[in-house]
Amino acid sequence: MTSETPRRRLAPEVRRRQVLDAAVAVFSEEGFHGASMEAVAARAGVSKPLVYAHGGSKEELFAACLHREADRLLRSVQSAAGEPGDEPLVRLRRALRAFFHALTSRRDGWTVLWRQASTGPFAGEVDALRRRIVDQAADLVAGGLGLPRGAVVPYAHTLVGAAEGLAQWWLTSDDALDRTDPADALADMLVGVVGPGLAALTDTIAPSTAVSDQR
Amino acid sequence: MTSETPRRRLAPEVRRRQVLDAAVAVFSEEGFHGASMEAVAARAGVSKPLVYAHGGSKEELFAACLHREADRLLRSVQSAAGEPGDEPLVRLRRALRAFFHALTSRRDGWTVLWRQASTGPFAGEVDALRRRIVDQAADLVAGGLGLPRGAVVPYAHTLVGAAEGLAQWWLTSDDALDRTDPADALADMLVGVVGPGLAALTDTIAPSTAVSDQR
DNA sequence: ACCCTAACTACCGATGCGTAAAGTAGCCCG
DNA sequence: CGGGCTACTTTACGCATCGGTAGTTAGGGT
Repeated sequence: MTSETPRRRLAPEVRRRQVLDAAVAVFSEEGFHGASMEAVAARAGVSKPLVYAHGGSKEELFAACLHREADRLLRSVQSAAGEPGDEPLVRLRRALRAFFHALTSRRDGWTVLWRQASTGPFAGEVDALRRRIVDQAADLVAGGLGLPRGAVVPYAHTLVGAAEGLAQWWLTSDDALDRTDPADALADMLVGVVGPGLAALTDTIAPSTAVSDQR
Repeated sequence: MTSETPRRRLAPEVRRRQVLDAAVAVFSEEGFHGASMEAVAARAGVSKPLVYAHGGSKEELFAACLHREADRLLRSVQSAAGEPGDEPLVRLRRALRAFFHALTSRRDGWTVLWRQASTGPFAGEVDALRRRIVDQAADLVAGGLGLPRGAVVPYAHTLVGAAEGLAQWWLTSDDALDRTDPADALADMLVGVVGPGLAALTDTIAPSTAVSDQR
């Protein structure tokens, strides 16, 4: 606490980034209600009014954190999935790998998104984000198996939930994976568990539904 | 609002139950911070001091809700799983069926448990509950496949996450299942997805681990 | 040296937990 | 049927926390 930073003037853009980073950190630790604007200010090494100047109200600030992290996550997963022409299970594995990689490299962003935001005034926004991810998964599965999109939606939810569960284990347990790339290992585990079941899905539900029924 | 309940005297035990029911309802709708003690009192048709008399402080009240719902859920899943001697996949399917049934029949209890409590001062307690459920799943999987318990823990997390994801879809989407028993259908779907993968697990990780290494 | 504006200190008002005090009425018992 | 024990209500308030802002200070480019 000897660092009596003597009040530096910074460009608005830089300050805004600082404040947002601090907000993500604090929100991820304390939650939306638990975090105080003063805590955010302290974490950013800055005074409270400055947080208001750059982040707006508390809700606006939280929403900004949410959107930034959500965009990051979605973009990386989406770009990793690659072109629709590729092998389905390969695409799925790549997407999962990107997902786990994003989580591990940005832990607190993940926490803000899925744990803290699920309650309160942002449940709707988080559900929307989750829906976008589930939609990606549904596209992947439907495209890979040649099944109607509507029929695979519950399975997409299952898949995303499974990824969340595995991620939770990975982020909270202190067990180590004996692989050089943890995200790789996690993606392999998940594909190993759900891969066969998904592949067998064609026989399970295809007979009862028209394949051409694209929603 | 014409129901001017004319002030009934009740046994403490009954009142306590009333207050707890109201608390679960309000907490599930508004979250821990969003709910006010006065709202709980109003929902129970009772005055605020009485809520304090029977429920203690807000945190104690919430914790009581948490524990009651958690115990209910765990007990029903545990008893449904049945004896270790039975067929592994059958046990798993029974447990999942009980899980989904508990969710559907006690929606707000579920909401309190998993959505509202995951943040704030109760994250630890919810993690403990989740761990107990994961432990049950791990026992089921390890026992069924004859694998060391330590090796299946991540897969148990995956399984529980998958169940959560499917449950979320079932509780939020308005799609209907064309089965007489939704819990049955959900359990079937989940077993269909993860069953083959779990069964194949023996070949995947058994060679690299001693089977007798029970933790 | 000047002035714009980033940044700070200090404060207000609202909200909500928790409780105290005083009165009212249900229900058991004689 | 009547009296009293006590569960319950009403009302009011203390107190802490925290979101948000008004007025002041000082950094640094020109």
